[in-house]
Amino acid sequence: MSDEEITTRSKARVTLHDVAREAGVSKSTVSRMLDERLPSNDTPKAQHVREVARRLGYVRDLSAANLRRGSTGTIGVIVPRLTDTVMAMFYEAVSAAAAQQGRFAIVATTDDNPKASRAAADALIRRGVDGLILTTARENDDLADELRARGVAFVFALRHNGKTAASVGDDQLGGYLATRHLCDLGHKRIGIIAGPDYATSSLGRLAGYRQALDEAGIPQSPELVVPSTFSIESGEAAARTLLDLADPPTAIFAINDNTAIGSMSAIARAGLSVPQDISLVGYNDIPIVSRLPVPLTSVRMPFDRVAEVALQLLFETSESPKVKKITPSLIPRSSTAPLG
Amino acid sequence: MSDEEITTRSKARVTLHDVAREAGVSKSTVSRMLDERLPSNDTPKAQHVREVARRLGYVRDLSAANLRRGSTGTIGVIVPRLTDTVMAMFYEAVSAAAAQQGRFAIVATTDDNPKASRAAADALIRRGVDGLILTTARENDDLADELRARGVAFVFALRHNGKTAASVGDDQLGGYLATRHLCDLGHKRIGIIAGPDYATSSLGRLAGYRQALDEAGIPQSPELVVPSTFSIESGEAAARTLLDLADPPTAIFAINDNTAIGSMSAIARAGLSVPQDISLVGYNDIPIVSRLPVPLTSVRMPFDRVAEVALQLLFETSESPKVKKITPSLIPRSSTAPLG
DNA sequence: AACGATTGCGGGAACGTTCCCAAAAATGCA
DNA sequence: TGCATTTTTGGGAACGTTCCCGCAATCGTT
Repeated sequence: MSDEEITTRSKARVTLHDVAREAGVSKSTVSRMLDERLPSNDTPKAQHVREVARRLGYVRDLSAANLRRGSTGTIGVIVPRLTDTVMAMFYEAVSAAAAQQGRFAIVATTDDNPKASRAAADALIRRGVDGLILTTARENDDLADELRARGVAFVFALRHNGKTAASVGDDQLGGYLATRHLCDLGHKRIGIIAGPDYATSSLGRLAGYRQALDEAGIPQSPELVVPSTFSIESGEAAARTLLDLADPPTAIFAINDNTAIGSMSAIARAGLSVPQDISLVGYNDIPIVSRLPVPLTSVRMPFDRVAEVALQLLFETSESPKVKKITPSLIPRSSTAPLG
Repeated sequence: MSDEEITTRSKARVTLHDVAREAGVSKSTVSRMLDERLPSNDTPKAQHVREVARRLGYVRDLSAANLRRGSTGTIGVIVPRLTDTVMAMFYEAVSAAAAQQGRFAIVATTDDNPKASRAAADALIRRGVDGLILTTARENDDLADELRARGVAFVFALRHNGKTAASVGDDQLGGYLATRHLCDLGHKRIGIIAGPDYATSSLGRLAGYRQALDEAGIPQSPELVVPSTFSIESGEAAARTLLDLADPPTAIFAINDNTAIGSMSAIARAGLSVPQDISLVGYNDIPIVSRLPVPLTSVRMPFDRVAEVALQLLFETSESPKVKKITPSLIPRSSTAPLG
């Protein structure tokens, strides 16, 4: 009776030792049979041990295993915020890619604050991550140097700083595709809502925009390039600036979907409509934009690939720091129409 | 020279032992001086030890500490998906609340699949979480029982199953506030886009809707209640159903912001406009809805509070499982107008 | 059948921390 | 000052795992 009590109620861990005793082998053997890193072993004995472990409800104590192995199988991801759907998509992609490798991804946010970036990195390092994926690269930030000095493995993603390994989208190509699409529709005055200049993603897309205009023989007008902070509000403000020009654009390329959504507000408030009066292209193709009253033409980033490549770069031995660019594609929808 | 090499380059961990040797005390003492759980100790010796630890760049090995302490200071959160901004907001809130307590939150997603729920719980338990926060409660799901049987601490949040401790919004009140607002504006035919019936949040909001109608003396019409799956698409379909009625509603209460956004599409496609033809209320007040061309009236959930309470419930010793309800508030914007 | 090579297994020492316990030092009180 | 009491300290045993190493058993070859 009290034995039963103990057996059922006691939350005492089932350890390797218990399994070993029950299976009539040594704990070393059990450890080996249960080691997922070793080539799979299907001898009768191994099956028996696994069966006993299952029956007893054994789960490896990760703290103990990590302590001994010297690695945690955890990778840390740092993003500005998860309420930015782009970042949520990216983190989910990293999480899935990590799971594929038997690793686990954990995340910390910085709210775009470089100081919080350090705090986030610290928190993740204290958790013993095997590597860090950073989406918060800034032009003049020495976080990368600090991490290198501390001997922490890391890689940039989505944005980069030009110096260290990174997995990014091909922003120039994306910017080119978006702008080229507008050119092909006959637009000649094409505005761009650029991003903050600390983000390489923004600069790349701007370069793609310029490239497409050059190729189409359209002269560049500085007043058609308006900066933003990636946010909906700043997109709305930027669009308003464009619409208020003496010679306003007939098409706008917004640096991301948020600023495109902001632009939609500004356009609606100006009494204009998309795409009749203004064609609009976004970037990232977050789920919501295909469901808006006017579905948005957007450039899709394959975040799965970006995540995979980031992970690959992170654990690759090669010393040469590379920037790998993933190819985006344009998804045309109803927000763009021929100039009429 | 080679010494210097070793000092600078060697990635060898700085351990308690190193700090102890350098500070001229025993490792036990260092351990104690650095134990954040003990009442803070500001004796000169303690300060000296901490200074030495800082100088040497000591960081506690969490695996070792957790192994010995028998707890990881980690809490697991299970959400359907992070690309749902509501869930992202909630997770960020949990993460912040946990940080306040010196804990760390990790997350796993289920894509609303009960089987994936188990997998997610398993993954988090294997990571050694001290407790679990579940946002995926379903009416007839025995995950809760399994967890209890395994002796895992857990609590529901945002949704509940009526049986176990939960931190939720007061959905009935929220539904009441939304509907009451529409009644106050003179609307008599008020449609509701309900949620899936496995989600208590949806049922509560529906009850609030009914309560408000009763109070206003408006008879209930079954055809004005249309279900959805919380998604934008399903919201759009549900709104279309409502608009196609012989006697369509003049106002719609959408169970969440996503379905409200879907409704906006449907309304626009029907050649109608918000709020002139149809008033629309959403739920959760995700950031985007205040920035739409027509800013959406929505019910705001204080996720910070929900997260705090969930954490509190999780580690509270009291045996009586409670459901704590957090009070929401209505944020009126431009998507609702007097019937005219 | 004998021998070296390979494979499988168990004992036991790590991994870096916390925490128990006994001993030492500091404090209070007469 | 001397003794009892409290506080602080250091030694060492855990925590549960992995992995090195030596030994036995099996295999393949001549």
